[in-house]
Amino acid sequence: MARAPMKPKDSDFRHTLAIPTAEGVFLARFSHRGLCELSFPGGRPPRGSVESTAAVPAQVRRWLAQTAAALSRALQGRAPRSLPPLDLTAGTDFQQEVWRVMSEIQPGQTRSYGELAQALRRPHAARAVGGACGANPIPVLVPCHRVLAGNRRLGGFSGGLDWKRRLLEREGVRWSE
DNA sequence: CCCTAGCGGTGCT
DNA sequence: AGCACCGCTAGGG
Repeated sequence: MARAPMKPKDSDFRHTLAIPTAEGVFLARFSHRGLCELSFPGGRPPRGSVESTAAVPAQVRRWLAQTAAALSRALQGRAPRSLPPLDLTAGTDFQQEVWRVMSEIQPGQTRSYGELAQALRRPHAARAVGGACGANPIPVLVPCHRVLAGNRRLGGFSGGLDWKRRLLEREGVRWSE
């Protein structure tokens, strides 16, 4: 499936900012549409150098504050009160569909890769769903950690399985080792 | 537990 | 167009 082609506009921009949390420093990247990437502390950082909040448009500062608040809640295993606008347009059509249905999984709930595939009317695409989960640019807030293997085992996690365990534990989710 | 076959999207040639 | 990856699954030792 082809990448969604997008012609750059004059209003396009990208800003990368740091979000200190109790778990370490996350990096958030914003486009003119909203939050487009989030990286774990010590994880692979988004492209672009980290800027200071002062150097950034007011709109982006507001999104940053929303992101920080949402992240703080999510790291406690609670649902964010609100989210910044999410810019998921970098994904393929299929990936965006996966991320959308994944976003509906509430804290404490899980789905299997196969169940998501069924929800997308592609009952045999479980493996492809796994691929889309791995490509999720906004982990934690787009809760790919709530997707487990069909046998109730953890499955994978691109940010490292330790994070997946931590996030699930905070939400009271149990899995089989 | 292991192994196998079948599966679908993606990215690279 | 072809091909080799994969955060998968169901079925069978």
